[in-house]
Amino acid sequence: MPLKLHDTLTRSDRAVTPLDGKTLRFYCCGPTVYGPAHIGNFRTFVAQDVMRRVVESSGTPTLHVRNITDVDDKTIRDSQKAGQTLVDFTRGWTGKFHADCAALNLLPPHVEPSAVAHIPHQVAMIGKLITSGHAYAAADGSVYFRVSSFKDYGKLSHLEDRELRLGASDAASATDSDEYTKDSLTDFALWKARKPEDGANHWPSPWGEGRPGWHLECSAMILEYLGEDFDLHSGGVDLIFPHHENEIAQSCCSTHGKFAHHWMHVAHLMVDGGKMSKSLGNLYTLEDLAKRGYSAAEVRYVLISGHYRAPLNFTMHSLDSARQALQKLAKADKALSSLSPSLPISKSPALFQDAWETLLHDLNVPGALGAIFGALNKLKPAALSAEEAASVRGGLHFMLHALGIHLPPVMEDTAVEVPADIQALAQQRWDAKQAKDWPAADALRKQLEAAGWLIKDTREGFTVLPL
RNA sequence: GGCGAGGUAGCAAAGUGGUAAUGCACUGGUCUGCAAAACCGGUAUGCGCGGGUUCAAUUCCCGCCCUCGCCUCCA
Repeated sequence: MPLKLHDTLTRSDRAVTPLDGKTLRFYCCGPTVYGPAHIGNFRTFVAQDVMRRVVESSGTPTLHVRNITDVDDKTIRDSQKAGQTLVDFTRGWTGKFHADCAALNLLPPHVEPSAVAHIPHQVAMIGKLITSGHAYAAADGSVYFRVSSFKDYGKLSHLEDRELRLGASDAASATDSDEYTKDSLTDFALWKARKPEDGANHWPSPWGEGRPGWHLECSAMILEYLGEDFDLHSGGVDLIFPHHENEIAQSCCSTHGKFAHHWMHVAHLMVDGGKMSKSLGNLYTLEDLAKRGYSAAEVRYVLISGHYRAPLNFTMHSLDSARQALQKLAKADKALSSLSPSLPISKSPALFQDAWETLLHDLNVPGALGAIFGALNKLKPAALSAEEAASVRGGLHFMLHALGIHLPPVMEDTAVEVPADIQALAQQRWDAKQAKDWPAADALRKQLEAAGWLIKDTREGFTVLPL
């Protein structure tokens, strides 16, 4: 059974099957590397990662392309502030991005093209668009796409001409001199003529020195790595308009293809019930959360715990909740592994068939997680044979792999260093217990708890754990 | 104003034309000297508000309220 996924263009759930019958080829709009990505950015990348994992788990290989946007207003501006060349500056942030992706257990894309490395491809596409009458060079050397030349413009975002113009007329009141060089307010830049503030960041073109517009890189790199037609295109909801609308216009007018055959858009992450913003100080990065003691695995769990098409509210409590949920899964896995130590590679969800089918229905991750816990709750590990335990565990790991969940060690198994004084108090309490001096034992237990340590008695003796 | 998404227990979040998964938190019990862990159980007479359709609606229809996003370069 193939994955059924909501398609933004048709507003319907459609089966995701490869055009070529073999490999699912898809493109994701990647990060602009001018600073660390925040967890809102990562919600989108994590959702795309789950999509890829589910497709691969269902037996279809993928070709995953995700770009790095390393030339735009912000990268140019901030590289200059940092006193670095654009390439050095973006290389640093790209490295940080990769490290964060690895921490979040994101599968690396098969191809990760950089915009700066594909400027000739973009120039070539502009040339085609000018030749076919879909684009024109303005007096200052900028090149614009003529929106009126593409009848399907607005189809993806479902925006009418009227709305497009209304929006554009508002923008025109801004003091951007570029606006006056365009034939129509709705036209957008393919090539931006060199400006003094660009510094050394300009490239040659038949229309003069300058740099490519933002939308064009994706179209050019998609053509290079996926061709005129490909299976699926994905990004955050905010990219529907204008970014994806413009990509469609550029690509469809410069090739004979239909561009993306399926559109997946991920809803935004909210924090404490509101939108994220720098001014509110709630724009968290993985590093911010690590400082508060939360792992990337816990962040990932929170990010997948809501359906990708619904806004998700992120709170610190949700991270605590994720920690406990992961522990619950880890403990269940541990119980199964004691019955069946070797982990068989499973290509089927076994006991978790319901969870798997839920996942195939528009990537319902929260529903699938619920089904996994439900199945585990019904399970009586003690009554299982080794074969049964192996099958259940294989199924569990099939699901965990599809969700990209990496189980943490069970907390009580984690070796912690116990300070000598704490250890001594614990020993005293043990001695009191052996002497059946309950008041003394209880007093010592309380003393240790006040110091942040918990005594856990076992058959053989006792262990001390941090609270 | 237009378009889109969403409003379900203390928090988070699924789902369905027939009477509310799941995780966290809380809580009762078993166990334990007491705890912890584990296991068994409880916690929304109700799914934004008001109408309507229906034998039956949280689920369909209409109206309204609220939140979030987009309306030219924000995942």
